[in-house]
Order: sequence, then structure tokens, then C-alpha cells
Amino acid sequence: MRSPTELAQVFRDKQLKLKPQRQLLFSRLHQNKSHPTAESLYEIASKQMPGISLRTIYQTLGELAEMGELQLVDVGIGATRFDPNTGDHHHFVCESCRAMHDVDILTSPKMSLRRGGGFAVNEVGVVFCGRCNRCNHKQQVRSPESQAKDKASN
Amino acid sequence: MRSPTELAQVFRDKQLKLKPQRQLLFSRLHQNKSHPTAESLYEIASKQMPGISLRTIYQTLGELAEMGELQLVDVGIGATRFDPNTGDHHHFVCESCRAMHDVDILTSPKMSLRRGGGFAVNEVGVVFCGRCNRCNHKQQVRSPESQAKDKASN
DNA sequence: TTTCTGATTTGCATCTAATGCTAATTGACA
DNA sequence: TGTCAATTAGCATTAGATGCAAATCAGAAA
Ligand SMILES: [Mn+2]
Ligand SMILES: [Mn+2]
Ligand SMILES: [Zn+2]
Ligand SMILES: [Zn+2]
Repeated sequence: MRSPTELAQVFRDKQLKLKPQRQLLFSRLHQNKSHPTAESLYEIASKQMPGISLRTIYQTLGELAEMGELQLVDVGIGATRFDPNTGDHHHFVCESCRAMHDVDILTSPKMSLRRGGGFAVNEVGVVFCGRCNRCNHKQQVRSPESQAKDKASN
Repeated sequence: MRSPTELAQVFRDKQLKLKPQRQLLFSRLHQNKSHPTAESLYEIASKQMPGISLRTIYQTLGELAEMGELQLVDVGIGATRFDPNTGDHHHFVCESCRAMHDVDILTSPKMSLRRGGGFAVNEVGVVFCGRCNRCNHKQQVRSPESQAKDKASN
């Protein structure tokens, strides 16, 4: 995803308004490696802009995704994650704390794309599911509630 | 997944009752390659047993999954799919009609398992997303409503 | 065969994640 | 400064799924 300033330019060029809500999200997303959900961004954004609407978060994230600035990652467990890293990579997700980490691509794009038994393949997603080091050490499985609070970042 | 008769035995051994609802689902699931959702199984089962509850479908599918007789496949688009094929394989899903097809494993298990940047990986899921041949031919994108009706099978 | 009892089913409430809708607000430009 | 389309925010609604408790029933025991 481009830098907040570059994005601002893009938005201006498209006659889109530069509301503070957007600018805030641009900055919270830029170089964010935490793979946040809409809700987690909402919590973070609310600290700096109390009263911001969750609806706006969804709205803006949707726009950015449509513009190709964000990648949507849905691993089938919990909510959709938003990833400003639009490069070709995959993900590991901890089934205990739900933290998500990048996994640099292992499968050669050649092998993965354009093969699927004779179908037109647009996208290949690889998800590694397991336990992160941190969760592996503490024995306890943490409650889904406490998990949500992990991904503060940026 | 085992055959209906084998499953019946397993259930008896565990002092679980052999209700007709279960037997019906056993038979609708056995060797079913359509990767049905709970709802689609509900529709199918309702034809033979009007009045069967969707809650029971979810219940029974959950039990079978917990017993390792079914594989849950969640591709992040639409509902969870249930797969009686518990072998090591992956999936192609058509983003137009949502049909799901098996993709025989391409990644060597060695390469995929036990690698993810230093995490304990339990499972690797590969999802190919695109358009199936049928949808590729007809231009039109079909409505999500009409799509649901494809997966009649067994 | 009848009785008894815990397993099962079912309907309904509830939940999470997300989207639809619309009135109120506001940035940008004339 | 006024205008107006873009944007926001609040609320309703949806899809998919699970929690809960009363009613039902398979099958062991008598
Ligand atoms: Mn990533
Ligand atoms: Mn399969
Ligand atoms: Zn973890
Ligand atoms: Zn298709």
C-alpha cells in the first residue's frame, strides 16, 4: 500500500475527499504488519478519533481494497484481515491467539497459478495453521476474548 | 468417511443412538464429492425427511467432523463446506457458481508441513480460486441465489 | 412387552461479521 | 460565502452458525 501522502494525492486526483477519518486510517495501515481486522482497526482508530464509526472503517477498507491498495485475507477463522502488503506471499495463522504472520512464498508462482485441474485459476491462497511460538510456550489456550486484544500495532 | 453401515457400528459402540436423521445424513454424505454446505444438505435431506431440523444437520456434521469422519473446508467465501474425503488434498472453488472441486495435492507434504517461519504448523490449506469451465463458457455471472441450487448430488 | 432414562432432536434466541439504507454532515471548488 | 456531491454515522438487516431448554425417542433393563 502506498504512503499516506501518496494515497492523499490519488484520492484528490479522483475527486475523492480527504476526510480526517480516511487520513487516520491511511496512517494506521501504512506498513502495518499486524494483519488487522476491521474491528481491531476500529479500536485503534477510536483512541485518536473517538466517535469514528465502525461503518466508516469497513467503508474505507473496502475502497482501498477495491483500489488494489489492500489485500483481503480470509482464513476462514474469525474476521477478514486487511493486509497493506499486496505482494505475493502467504500466511501463517495461530489457531490459539489468531496472530497472523507473513510466510514468504514457497510455491513457485508457475506451479501454483494456472493449474487446478483444467480451471481458470485467478488466485492461490496458502494458509498455514498452527501455534505461534508464544502460544506454544504458554500451555494455556487463551480465550477468544483475550485474543482479540493482541493485535494492537502501528 | 466410512460407509453408512460402518458408521452405524461406530455409533453403536459409543452408545450413541441410531436416529433416522443420522442415518439419512450418513447416506447423503457417503462418497459425496460435491462439498456440500450445511444448508445444501438440509435442502436435500428435507426432501426425504420433511421437517428435519437444520439444527440437527449442523449438530451431526459437527459430530462427524469431531470424530474425524469429515473434513471442514472454509475458503472464506460463503459457508463452510463438508468433505467426506479426509485424505490429503486441496480445493478449487469457482468464484462464480461456488462449485468446489478436489485438486490433488501438488505441494509435497514435506515442503508444506513443518515450515512456516519457525511456527508449529498443524495444517496447510491451499485454495485455488477462479472460474470453472462451465462458468467460463457462459459469459454471465450467475446470481448467488441460483448458484445455491447447483450442488444437488447423492 | 413395558418402563425408564439419558441421548437426540427441534425451535427459538443469540451471536459475529458484514452490508444496505438514509439523514445529516462536510470538503472542495465556484 | 454558498453550493452540492461525496462522505459519515447510525440503525436495520443479513448470513452463517451456535447456545439453550423443552419435548421426543432408542434401546437397555425389568
Ligand atoms: Mn501478509
Ligand atoms: Mn475435497
Ligand atoms: Zn499464538
Ligand atoms: Zn462455476
